[in-house]
Amino acid sequence: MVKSPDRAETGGVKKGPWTPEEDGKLVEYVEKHGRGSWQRIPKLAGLNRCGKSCRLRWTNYLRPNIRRGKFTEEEEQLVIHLHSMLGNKWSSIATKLPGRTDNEIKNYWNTHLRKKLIGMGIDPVTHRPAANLNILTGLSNLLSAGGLGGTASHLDNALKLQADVAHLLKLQLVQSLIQVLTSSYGTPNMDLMNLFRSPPLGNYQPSDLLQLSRQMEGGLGGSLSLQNSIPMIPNLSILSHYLNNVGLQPPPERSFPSDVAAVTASDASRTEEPRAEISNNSSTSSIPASSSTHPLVSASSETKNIDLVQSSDNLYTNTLASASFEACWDSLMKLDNLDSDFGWKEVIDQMSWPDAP
DNA sequence: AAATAAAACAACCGCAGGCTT
DNA sequence: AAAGCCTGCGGTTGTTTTATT
Repeated sequence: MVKSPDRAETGGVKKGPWTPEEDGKLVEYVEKHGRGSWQRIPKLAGLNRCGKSCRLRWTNYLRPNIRRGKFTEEEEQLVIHLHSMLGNKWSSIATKLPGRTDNEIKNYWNTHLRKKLIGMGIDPVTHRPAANLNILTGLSNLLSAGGLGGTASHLDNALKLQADVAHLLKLQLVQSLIQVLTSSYGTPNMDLMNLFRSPPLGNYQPSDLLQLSRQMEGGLGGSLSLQNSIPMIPNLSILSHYLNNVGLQPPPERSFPSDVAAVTASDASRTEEPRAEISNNSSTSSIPASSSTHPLVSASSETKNIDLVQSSDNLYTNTLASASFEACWDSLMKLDNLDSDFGWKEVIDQMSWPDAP
């Protein structure tokens, strides 16, 4: 590969913010002569800039039909949605947002959306609920240090451990439900969101939440299974480890309900196919088969199952075969019997909620 | 009001790959 | 086929603005 001569050019050329005069010169030249070669434009336009800088300035700020200003709620949702499928392919994302440049979208992501997702407990890279690894690390240290040998202090540790694990899983479960509510189908289902965040819910029992999740599945035409969409599974193996250590049975291995098994089986057969295509109203773009790291909850309904299960994440697919959403619930129920000090209301209160429109 | 920190924005840099000679 | 040119992309850095103390 041959290096660009840009570096040599930068000797003596101006850097930094563009002045209105420079903008004027560039606009005038491009409007009069067209773009042509960016390498020659600075000289021809009378600018002491490198061609690269001119191209960037034109592409991101000066060309016609640039849309500046705050992103709308719809644009935000679309960026999140597309990023969940494409990753940091800013130019590809930009093609779906007329008037927005890849640079602007990238900056907006890094300064706003990334933090927003983190605040919602969602990993902005994987678009999955972020596991609280600090807690798990602490639990692991506790286990290794204490050995759980049967003394009174070890028993105390074990009980505390159960409460921590239960609380962690509850938080993740609620976060996951919120994620489904807010990002799974392009636009948030705010009716459900409002229902979910309404004050009485804080007094609900876990079974009520499970019922809610089932209603959502039904309401969404059965195309979404929470055990597929909520990435709690890897944590379940961790849970099993801790349950064993504290003397409880890990979640039972059980077969999937028929609909889930069907989805899993059909998806498994598709693992060699190229990834799904994004359909966004008028245009369609292919996603390279090599795009590997974004199995996402926020995929469109047509592509969701493919994205979720087709992930090359072996841990995810392997554990999918041995655990389920309801199995996790079973474990939580066991823990809940012991976890009288930290109820669901506290979990709900601790959640960070996305703003309603 | 001044100093400092944090956030937001704009631009630069290096690399990869397509195109031309 | 190889070398050079050019463009586009994504990550990073620098600057400016805003908020906080």
